[in-house]
Amino acid sequence: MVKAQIDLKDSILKEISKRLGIDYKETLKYIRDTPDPVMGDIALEIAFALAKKNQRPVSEEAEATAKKIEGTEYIEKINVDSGHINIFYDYRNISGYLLDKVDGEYGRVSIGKKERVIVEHTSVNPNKAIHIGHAKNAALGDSISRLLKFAGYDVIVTNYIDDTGSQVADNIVGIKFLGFPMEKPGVKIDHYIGDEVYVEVNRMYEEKPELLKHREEVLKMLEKGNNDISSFSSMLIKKILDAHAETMDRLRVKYDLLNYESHILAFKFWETAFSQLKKEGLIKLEESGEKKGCWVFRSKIDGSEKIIVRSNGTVVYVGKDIAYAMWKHGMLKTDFNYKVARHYASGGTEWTTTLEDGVQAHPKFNDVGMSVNVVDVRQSYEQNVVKEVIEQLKPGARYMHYSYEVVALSDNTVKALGESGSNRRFTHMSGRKGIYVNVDDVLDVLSDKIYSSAVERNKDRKDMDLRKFADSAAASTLRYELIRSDKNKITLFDIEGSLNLENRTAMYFLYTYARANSILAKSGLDHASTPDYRKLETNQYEKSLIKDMLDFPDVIKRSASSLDLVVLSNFSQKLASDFNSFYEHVEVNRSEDGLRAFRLRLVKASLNLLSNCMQILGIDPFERI
RNA sequence: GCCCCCGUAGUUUAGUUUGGAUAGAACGUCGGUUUCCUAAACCGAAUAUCGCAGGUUCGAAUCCUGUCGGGGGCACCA
Repeated sequence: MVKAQIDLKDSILKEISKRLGIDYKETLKYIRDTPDPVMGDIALEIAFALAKKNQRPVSEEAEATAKKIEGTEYIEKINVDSGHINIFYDYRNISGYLLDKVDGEYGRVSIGKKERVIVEHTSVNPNKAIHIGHAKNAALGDSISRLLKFAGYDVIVTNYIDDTGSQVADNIVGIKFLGFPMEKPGVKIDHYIGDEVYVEVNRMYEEKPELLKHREEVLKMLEKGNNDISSFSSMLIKKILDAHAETMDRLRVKYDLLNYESHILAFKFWETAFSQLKKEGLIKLEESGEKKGCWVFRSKIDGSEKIIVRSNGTVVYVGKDIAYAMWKHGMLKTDFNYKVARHYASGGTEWTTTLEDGVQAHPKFNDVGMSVNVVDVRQSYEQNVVKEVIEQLKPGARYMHYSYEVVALSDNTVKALGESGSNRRFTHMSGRKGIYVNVDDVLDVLSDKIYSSAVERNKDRKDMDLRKFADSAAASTLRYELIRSDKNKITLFDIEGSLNLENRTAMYFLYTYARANSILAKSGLDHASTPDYRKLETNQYEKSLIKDMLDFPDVIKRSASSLDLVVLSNFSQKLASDFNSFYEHVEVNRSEDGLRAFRLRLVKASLNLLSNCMQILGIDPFERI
């Protein structure tokens, strides 16, 4: 049963556009927020354009327009101020209509129209621990998939796992030839392998280049398969992937399907794709010149050429990516087998591709209209090639490269890692050089700090599981830090700065949520009585919150249609800030009866709204903190 | 050489899609608020030639042209 979508602001603006006799979309272009709530709630900036068109003074056009929309329901009055048409909401009516409707479903819009979408993210190579750069990828991907679900898409979340082995070659050299033990007691295996073995082996290569012969030998053995080295590799990869899963569980990131690269090879995705690409004429065999003997894709956009199959007949990486993308978009005439990987304690099932027979009754994972591929900006070139091939093969398909800038380390942080630092603003991370920050370590430090403060605050409460809260809040804090800014800007990670838990952090939301909840808890739960909205006088703090509620459905629409989380995080920040101001300035439980009933409803609605925002941003709310 | 991204207070940044009123925050600095629903909160002060130069416009951080600075990408690597 689909509930009717509640979008009161949308209805008000539609009525305005009707009265003006102007197309709705056109009207929206002229709607702005006012610089100051004293001036009005929203502004209609249409008089300037009309004045030009009709050759009349701006003030006359503004007055005439204001007349037309006077008396619209939910609008109290209209002020014309030097050409700006400022509209004041009728907060009594709006409160009466809206407050009880702001629940956990409020803001869900149906722009997705149940369309199936694949969001792919994380995709960490199993040769090291998960660092904060990977966490940005996962945090963005997970929040985008939550957002798209909220906006009415049918979302499948996949994690591509490169288990083919070559990236672990250096670690195998370390363990099999250079005497490193397989594991180190008390150290998580992905940390040990990435922080010690991988870094040390690469340092040794530099000192003694002759050691590189071991690497070649390992790579050869891996390619041949069915030997000691290759089975050791599989075992090592499995252990590291399990360790990765632990870290992603801490971040509360979930997947619907794990896609293994080795299975893409085993199910011959590329071979299938190759014959289809040839048949469609999308790639051509070069008969002469430098690229003689290669199969090449020529871009229709800029005329550039990309080799897909080498002259020796082997496929380049992008080729496998194309085959895989064809599978996602339902164009590949073959499929994986699937089986259940695990059931999440918090609900939901994680599936995995498999070489076994698998189960027939699996959900449909591919054949989507849109795929969102969360991959950092450095791979734009390859991603654009894949996009162009897919969109030529299947007109209307949307292959989206969800590109983002990487996480880099501040100079202080680099020095804290024992490196010399630089004179630059930041340093890019490097697994090889050991310049990176692991997610588990950040979460440990954050959790401890949050825990000790929570213990301080709750001395009288021995019944609360504060460690559980601290772990969850630590994950929320890291996630929010990584997604709250423009994804196209480099995230500068500073170890000191990350420990700040005030203001623009996840803790701000958690604290706000707990405060709001506390009001309700202490209200004696008698906020069921209905206030008399007609007599209501709302103050500026109450108005701000109600206005946020009016704005929310549009925030979701804008955020989801542009895949822009900053729109949502800015809104959420404002909402929390508005609530905190309200909290400081307005008594709820002590106010007189009618007012109290209204304010309790306002608090309840604000709490629901905040909760909806937090869920998408990846911040689990707690009633007490 | 070609292509992409970024440039807004000391720092981190919002606003650029769709030009509109005094460029909005936060950290840091200075000052204030706890007999009151959780002070990781709230309130106030100071701090910005919106990289630079032209142009379009009644109006430009936003659009156009040029230019400078920073980062990344341009493999028969994965």
